[in-house]
Amino acid sequence: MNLENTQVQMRKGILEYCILHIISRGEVYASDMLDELTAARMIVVEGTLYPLLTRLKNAGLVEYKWVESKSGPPRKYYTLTETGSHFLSGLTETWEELIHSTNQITQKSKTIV
Amino acid sequence: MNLENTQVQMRKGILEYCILHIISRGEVYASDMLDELTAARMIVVEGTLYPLLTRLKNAGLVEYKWVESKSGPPRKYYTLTETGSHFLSGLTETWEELIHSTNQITQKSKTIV
DNA sequence: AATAGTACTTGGCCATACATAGTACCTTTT
DNA sequence: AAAAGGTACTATGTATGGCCAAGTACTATT
Repeated sequence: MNLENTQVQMRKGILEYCILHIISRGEVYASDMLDELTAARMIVVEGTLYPLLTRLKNAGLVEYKWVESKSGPPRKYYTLTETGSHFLSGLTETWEELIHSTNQITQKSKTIV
Repeated sequence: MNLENTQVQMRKGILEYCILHIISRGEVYASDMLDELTAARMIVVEGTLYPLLTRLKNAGLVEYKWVESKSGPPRKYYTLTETGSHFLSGLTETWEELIHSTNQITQKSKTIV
């Protein structure tokens, strides 16, 4: 049980939330997402992102279309489906509740200690 | 892939952070923790909490002493170790960074949409 | 002695993040 | 045209943690 490991655990689920958010803003492909996540200092690697996108696709939350590229193989450009949009709303609520609950616990600490 | 499942995933790691916080405020046993988590609307069940406490103990982050009860079997009262205290500091930093990263991504959405 | 309640334990299941290796396609170089 | 390098996506196996469910052990009540 080390810090690094716990950091990974903390990211679980949240990553899915962030990806859906990024896709909700318009058509993007995997490298775009990686760039944006990296810019926000959320470290993610290919081996995590691609399987996640496949899961989202299979669950009907996102869909993609192939678009040819000028500098390499074609790319999958993702968009949110209707279902995905609703799912994202639910996730947003969950996330905010989780933040609130955590704050309630951790800030209670500060007032007493 | 349903909401409930993702909620579970989001809780991962965060729960550990909350538990350490609660223990950092003074001696408590499992039921105390459950009460406090429930009060903060963070739903946790025994089968999650007890194994987590065992992991924390094995990792040397917490320690406990047996205290007899007037209404049932003896209880394990937990306290944070020196190591646990440092670990909690690290986790706090990680948590705040994670919040910050997530905000950066989700709030960017709001300004554009 | 039997019952009910409290506290803790254990084994198995599932989903996700990650590491790693691999496939496929395109462009550039020679 | 063949080779080399880069980009984009795929597939497999591992580890971890939350949860369910059943079980153990102790105490107090009836």
